[in-house]
Amino acid sequence: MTQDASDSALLFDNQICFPLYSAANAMVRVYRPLLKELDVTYLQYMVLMLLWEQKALNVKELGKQLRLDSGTLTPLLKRLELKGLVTRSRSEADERVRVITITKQGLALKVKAKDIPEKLACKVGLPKPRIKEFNTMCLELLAFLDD
Amino acid sequence: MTQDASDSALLFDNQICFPLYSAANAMVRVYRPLLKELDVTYLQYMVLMLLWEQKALNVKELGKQLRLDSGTLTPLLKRLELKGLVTRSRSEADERVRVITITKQGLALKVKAKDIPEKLACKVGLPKPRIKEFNTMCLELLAFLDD
DNA sequence: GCAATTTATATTGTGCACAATATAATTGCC
DNA sequence: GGCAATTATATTGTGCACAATATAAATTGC
Repeated sequence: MTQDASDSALLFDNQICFPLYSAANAMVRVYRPLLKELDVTYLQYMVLMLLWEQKALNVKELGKQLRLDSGTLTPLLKRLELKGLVTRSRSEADERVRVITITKQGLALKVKAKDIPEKLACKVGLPKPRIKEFNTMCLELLAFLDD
Repeated sequence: MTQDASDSALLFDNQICFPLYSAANAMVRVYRPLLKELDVTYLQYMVLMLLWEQKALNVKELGKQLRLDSGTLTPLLKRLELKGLVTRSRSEADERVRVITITKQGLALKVKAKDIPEKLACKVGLPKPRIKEFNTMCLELLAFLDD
């Protein structure tokens, strides 16, 4: 056997997670034009969604739900603050804790976002139960990957 | 119904693709320490894999297989060139075309990469057929997302 | 044969992701 | 109470992704 034909595990088409990587990129790409009307990015939209539900969260709580750290969140939250969508105050009980609160303007964006989930579902194409199955599978994989 | 409880489509936990996004991040995170020994990133590793199989490819061909554009690939390929793993020459038939060729050093990395697929499969945890199913699902989603 | 269009790549600028590290507040422990 | 360890966030630096745009070579139409 030749050296490069034998080791099928190193063939590009056999890479077990490249479709996952490509699909995630493609998904964000599809969101982009929909979110442009709100002038937010995909991740900013996810943060807003959490704040629409919970009004105030600190960086750690956000990071846990989004599986991201302060290196990603701090600059993102500053950008949301600059846009007037959130405020970044300190907890009085613990000065280390940064409390992120949705503003009136941030809440108002929810109305404009109303149609986005449906528009996206359209683009995704898969029937609802199959999407649910897909999400479950991603969460199952995540459980392994996060140890 | 209250305004924020009614529209379940805007609830964070109902977002149809956030687990996909998180899983893709987690996957790259798991690759990182494995690839550190080769001193390459995940995407650089994917490029090398294509070149291990095909030896020379132009930017467009790479972009098609990786679903990425020159804005991503040009700087990445320059970094691979700096590391001595590829060369970036011009096609003689068409001066616009940049031909990326694997170097001897780049080929040599394949030996060091031998164990990575198995190590990763370990981390992923899912049984092989389930991974295959997962890949198929991602490709199915990709087909929709890419129109 | 040459102007207009197309094609291939490069550049610029923005925003993630994340490792590594820094800073400052709080908690534990004696 | 005071000092070491812990915790929460911030900073720095690197490398994607991608939209928008630029550049230059090749092709097409006439």
